[in-house]
Amino acid sequence: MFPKLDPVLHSELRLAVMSVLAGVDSADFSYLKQQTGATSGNLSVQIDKLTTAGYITVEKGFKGKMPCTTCRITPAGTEAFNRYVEALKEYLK
Amino acid sequence: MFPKLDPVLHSELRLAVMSVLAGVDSADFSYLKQQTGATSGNLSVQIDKLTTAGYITVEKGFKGKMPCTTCRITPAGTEAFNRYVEALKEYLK
DNA sequence: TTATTTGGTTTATAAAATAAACTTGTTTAC
DNA sequence: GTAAACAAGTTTATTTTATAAACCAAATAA
Repeated sequence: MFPKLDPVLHSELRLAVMSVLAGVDSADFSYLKQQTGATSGNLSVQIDKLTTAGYITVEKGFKGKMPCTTCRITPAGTEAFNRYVEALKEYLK
Repeated sequence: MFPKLDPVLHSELRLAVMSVLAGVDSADFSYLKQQTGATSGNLSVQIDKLTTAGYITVEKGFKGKMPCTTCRITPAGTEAFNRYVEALKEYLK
């Protein structure tokens, strides 16, 4: 039987965000936007969902005088991402 | 940059259906339902979408006296499935 | 100083997934 | 023979999602 896919991760943009965050220590909003090609609004919403799920943390600060939102993947996020990858493999083989 | 994921395939149930069909010559409705654990209604709708996309064909006949809907993956479906797998890899690595 | 840009958030709309209800015909139990 | 239960789906309605559009505040550039 096919395993259930985590609905928080089974989303193109959220998955892309997690993919970026899995490979770096942290990434700010602008960097994520550039890497994913998403619009600001969409990215903002999806970051909220990942935060609510406990998969990332968001830290709001300033870079110089400009606001800067920094995102990091959490251990729970890493684990969920790995589980998602394993689950997907069942569908792709 | 992350490649766009085919929205027809980026759906848990449709992907499961395609995954089953990729491994067999044909599968009827009941078999797909059993393999995927989906409800009839959901399966019916998703089969329609895969058909509309040209990824599968549907043949309606009878097994004995009972109606029987047989599904098969098309070459376009196989190709789309393979492309989807390749695209996903960019997200998972 | 008045545009323009940066860095976002909020709200509205469109599309999807899913579930619930229904249909058509078949078998089973009385 | 007929009423009840079942099989194989379809249709319709509801809930979620994803996405886009509109907006806002502060900073920088003209």
